[in-house]
Amino acid sequence: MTVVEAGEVLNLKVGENPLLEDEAKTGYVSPDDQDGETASEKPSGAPQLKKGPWSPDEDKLLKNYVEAHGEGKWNKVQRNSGLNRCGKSCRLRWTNHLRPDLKKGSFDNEEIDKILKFYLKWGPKWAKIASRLPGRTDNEIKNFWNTRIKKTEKQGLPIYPEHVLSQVKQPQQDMNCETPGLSHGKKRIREIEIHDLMDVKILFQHLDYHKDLVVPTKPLKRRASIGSLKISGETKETYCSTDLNYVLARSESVPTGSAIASGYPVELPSVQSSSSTLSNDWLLQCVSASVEQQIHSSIQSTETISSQTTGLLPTMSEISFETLIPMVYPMIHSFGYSEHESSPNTDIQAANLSLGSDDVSQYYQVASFFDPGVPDTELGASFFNDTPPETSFLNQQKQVS
DNA sequence: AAGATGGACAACCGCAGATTG
DNA sequence: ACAATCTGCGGTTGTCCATCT
Repeated sequence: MTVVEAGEVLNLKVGENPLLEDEAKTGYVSPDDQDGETASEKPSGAPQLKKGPWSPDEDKLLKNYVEAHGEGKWNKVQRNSGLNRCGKSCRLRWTNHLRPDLKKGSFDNEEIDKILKFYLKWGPKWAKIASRLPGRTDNEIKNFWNTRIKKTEKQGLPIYPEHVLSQVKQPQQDMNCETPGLSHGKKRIREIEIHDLMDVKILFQHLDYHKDLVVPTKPLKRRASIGSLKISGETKETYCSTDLNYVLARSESVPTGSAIASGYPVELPSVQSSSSTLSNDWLLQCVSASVEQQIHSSIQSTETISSQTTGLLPTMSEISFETLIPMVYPMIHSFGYSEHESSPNTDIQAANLSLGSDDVSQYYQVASFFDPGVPDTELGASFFNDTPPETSFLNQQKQVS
């Protein structure tokens, strides 16, 4: 990829730095300029990084840089763009102000209700709450909340209106909900909340082995982020399969997000990004088909693989999440780059699968084998609180189908 | 009119998890 | 395996501006 410096975009000459001029104008000097930065951000002898309000010129530089290079690698922004800001500051500015999908203006009633509802359930998980309010930032919501608290306290009003309280029930004990008791500090895990998926219908495939269903499987290290993808002009929610730590499988040795191919457990690649981060590295490692093509091919590939390699016809059915908790594995979205470590053999893939379709080959060239010897992670154990899930409905579901 | 107060918003900081070399 | 670095989160503080006294 060609690196284009933002300075070039603005056609600046060496030595001309509008930011320094701007700094002189604002006169802003942070009280802790002397010791506020890490060594990596402020090497000795390097010019001091600017703090305080951003100028339009700085915004322009940052915007140009992100448009050219994508989000992420924020520390490189400072090094390559001519911006005299630390990476953290750049990320914050982009996330909270420059992102194109930001929703400006005050919160409407629906948003306020959501904030109240989610705060009731999760507490001050601002990022998590923000992820449920498209176009809103955690900082925005946090500010709103703090202001509201002050205001209601002062006026002696209840924080939560009655209609919000009546809507919120006790958190369900589903396996994918983070509950306060399971929270371990500041783990940055974007988790799928099953209740948010209740209305989502997915095309679900399971491999019908005519055997007892066994859950759970070993949780993977990888976690999911929820996001949206444009499919045929329609925005749909998608998610990473590995966040759902259960999979319909015939053996405990088959990990989450896996299928059986050629008699071996195969970990399928899965989506790990949201629309806002489609430029992240992982996606760049994907095959170069469009997202839409990948999804359609992925649907085909799951059918092909299971029927050709197991000799059993897969069962495709449209089932709601409500029914599927927690055994779903949304293969419909399984594409991307498998990053699982401890893969003893990464060369098998498409060749052994003898797939005719180029599309399928594309996807499974990046699939890797799962090593069943990988021990359960601490994360996985704490995630489930060592409590086995409710599985009786699995049999019910089986009878239905 | 001037100072005080408070709300809204922006930005920074420390910490910790994730990633990279 | 380990250290260094990057990234994201939540708490806190700073700034601006409108309103009040």
